[in-house]
Amino acid sequence: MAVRTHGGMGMPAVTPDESAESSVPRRLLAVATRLFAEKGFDRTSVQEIVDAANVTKGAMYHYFDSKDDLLAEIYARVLRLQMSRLAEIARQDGPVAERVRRAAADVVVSTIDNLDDATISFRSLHQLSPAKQREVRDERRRYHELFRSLITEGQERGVFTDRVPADIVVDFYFGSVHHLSTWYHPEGALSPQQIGDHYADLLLTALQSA
Amino acid sequence: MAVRTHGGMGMPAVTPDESAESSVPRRLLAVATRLFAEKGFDRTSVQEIVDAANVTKGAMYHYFDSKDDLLAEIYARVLRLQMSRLAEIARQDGPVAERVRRAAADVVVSTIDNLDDATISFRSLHQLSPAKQREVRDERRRYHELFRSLITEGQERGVFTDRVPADIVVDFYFGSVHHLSTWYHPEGALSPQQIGDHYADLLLTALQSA
Amino acid sequence: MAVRTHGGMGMPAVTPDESAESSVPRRLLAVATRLFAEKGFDRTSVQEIVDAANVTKGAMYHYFDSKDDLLAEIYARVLRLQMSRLAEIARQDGPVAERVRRAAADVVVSTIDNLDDATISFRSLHQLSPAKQREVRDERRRYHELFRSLITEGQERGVFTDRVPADIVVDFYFGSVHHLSTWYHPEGALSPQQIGDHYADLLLTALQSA
Amino acid sequence: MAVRTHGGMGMPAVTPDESAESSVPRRLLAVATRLFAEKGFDRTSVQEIVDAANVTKGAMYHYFDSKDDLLAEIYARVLRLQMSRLAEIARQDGPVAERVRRAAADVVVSTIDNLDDATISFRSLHQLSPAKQREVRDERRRYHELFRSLITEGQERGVFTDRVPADIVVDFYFGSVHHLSTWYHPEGALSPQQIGDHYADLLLTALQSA
DNA sequence: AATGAATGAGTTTTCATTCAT
DNA sequence: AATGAATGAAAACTCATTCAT
Repeated sequence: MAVRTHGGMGMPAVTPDESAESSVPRRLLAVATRLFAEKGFDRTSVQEIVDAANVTKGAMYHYFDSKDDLLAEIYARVLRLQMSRLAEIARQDGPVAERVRRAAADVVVSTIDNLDDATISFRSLHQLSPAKQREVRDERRRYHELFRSLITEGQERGVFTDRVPADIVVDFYFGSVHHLSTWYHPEGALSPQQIGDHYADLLLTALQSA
Repeated sequence: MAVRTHGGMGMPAVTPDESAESSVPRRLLAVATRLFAEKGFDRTSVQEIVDAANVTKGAMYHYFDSKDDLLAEIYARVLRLQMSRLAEIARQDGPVAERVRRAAADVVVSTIDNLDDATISFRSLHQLSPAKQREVRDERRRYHELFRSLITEGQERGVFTDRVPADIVVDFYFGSVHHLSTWYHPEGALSPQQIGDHYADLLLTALQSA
Repeated sequence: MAVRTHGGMGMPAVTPDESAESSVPRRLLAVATRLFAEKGFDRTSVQEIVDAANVTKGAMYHYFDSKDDLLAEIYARVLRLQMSRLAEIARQDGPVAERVRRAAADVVVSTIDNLDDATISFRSLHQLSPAKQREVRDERRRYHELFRSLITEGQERGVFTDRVPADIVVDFYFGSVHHLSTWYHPEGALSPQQIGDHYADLLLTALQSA
Repeated sequence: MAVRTHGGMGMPAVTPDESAESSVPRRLLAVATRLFAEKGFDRTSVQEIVDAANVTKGAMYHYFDSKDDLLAEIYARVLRLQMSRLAEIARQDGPVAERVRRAAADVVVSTIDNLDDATISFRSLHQLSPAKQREVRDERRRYHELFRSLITEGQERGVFTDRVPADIVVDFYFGSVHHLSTWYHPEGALSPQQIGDHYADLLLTALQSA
């Protein structure tokens, strides 16, 4: 964990804020997220980040241990968010197919809502320290396992085919989702929700065939 | 364009060769592909590349204009290869569903066969110069269009659903394929061909539902 | 503009100071001036400069954007100095011939006083970036124009011949002055002031003939 | 001396020839002269020279010992030329003032005719090896001495003032001449001959005053 | 809580020259 | 007479991080 002196890092990810009113660490994370997504982690210098956030280097190193730490925070935030959304949907009532459809569409919408995070997270894992890479992988695995448990439940109930292993289904689907950041464009013909529905449709149809 | 003076760059990508007998540019490309995949483009220094290829820096700059150029050659090679395989399958006879299934499985197998290329190509596009990025995107678009034309053909013949736009189907599927490099492991339970068959199964089932 | 953060760059050019007590940017400029004059801009490495100034490369790049920037500062300083001296003399009272004589002798003395600057400035203009070359040329043109206006005044008052265009006179004279750096030697028989008087004599005599 | 295998290096400077028909060393010297004047010696790479001359590096190193050698040849050529022109004028008949006027105007015209040589020679001396620098300085001194002997002759005959030492006069005048390359432009209002006449006028008037 | 000067190891790239052919 | 691959030393510049204040 990076932030040393400042309590409320649990700031809502729904209001990333680069403006001057926002707190310094918040602003740094918002700015770093944008810059890492635009230019890549290694191509973004600490100087650029602090300039864009309108703080000094000293201030940045007061709140974060290192540039790596900034990246780790970004990963932590997005994983936390995705996990909580999936957990929320998984624990709802209703037929498993319905829950999978909802989860599948939701992860698309929330990925598009945080497209910079998605860009970073599928491209920059190897730039994290090995220890933090492991943490991220572990959390991601937990996430995949939760999703997979839904698939498995459907297969066991006989509403999903079991021709394809649940593992493969999960990797197949999240590959599609992660790659949204390489082609999605806000000016495109389809809304995030429509794309989410199409993706969920493709997944569900594949699983529900006789 | 990278290689300046010597002929015969059309070396078979199936035998990347880092050994001393191989020609200097060949060795450099093989070594660079491995290192870029392992550590990322920006984290790999030219010094490491030339040391691993057992040549001097001067020799490298004799054959390649820049480190970027090395990356561009890697992209060019993989795009060329994938395009020719898809074109070969697309022009075969047989029902469209069969051709799509073959293409879908084949791209999985060939991606796994060249996993380093896949790792690089989905992670390093932004490290290319803008001009070269455009070239890569253009070639990739042509590739997607060829695949999409197969989907469209199936939709027009009524063998594929048209609930989901062909564009979305293509991005959906290639997302899955590109992400193979993040999870595939040779020691895994399934062979590349089996994974390809499962992926093709998921795609075809999704498309062929009534 | 070179120096980024610290104040007071208006240090007196009459006391170039390479000693350790002097401020870092001051020392760098003093050392660079000496080395550029001795060996030429391109033959002087940044490493040599920082070694001679007893600072690290990082420190130098903290204060100056580039090696070019160092050169540009040297140019800016000498131009500023020369312009202020000429302006001072031009605005004095007395017959125009007297003012021209004073200016002509003074520029010789001040060129000799800053011989390294003179060496650099007549040899290194092309090593500046095009934008900075233009700035230097513009400032130099303003300088020449001020001098020329004195010549023109003398011609209009009838105390100087107008057989030769004032432009030519100015270029003729400043050519002589700039070349002092190629032959002047402190051990020579004549003092700077004596040389200045001879130069002014040659100029004035040429202009005052009937 | 640089050229190893090829006799007639005494090619006329009046026909610098970069065209393909010209001999290889001739072409190299012509091209190098242009490039050194345009971009400076250190900024011009051997590769650029051989590319522009349409030969290979091997060919260049066949004819010249080094890049330095190319520069030395350029110096040698221009000094030889200037010396022969001055000697020719000095040995003519007629009043000394007339000979000085002719020499003074002629050096201006011939400098303008070979402006690239002038640019190089006043800017690049320090890029020559010490040994070759000495040779150039010696030859230049001989040249100055010949010119000075004309001045002295005039002073002894009482047609020139001796208020100003002949040495100073010579340096004064050749400073003006060498600087032609910094301001002369073919599109300017005055022809080379007119400029030469003005320069000679300024010199002679300064010397002939009572 | 914050500054910003300073570090020093690292980066990519250039280039005159050599040499086997 | 000419080639062009290869060398190896040196170049300018970057940057994450530290630390005295």
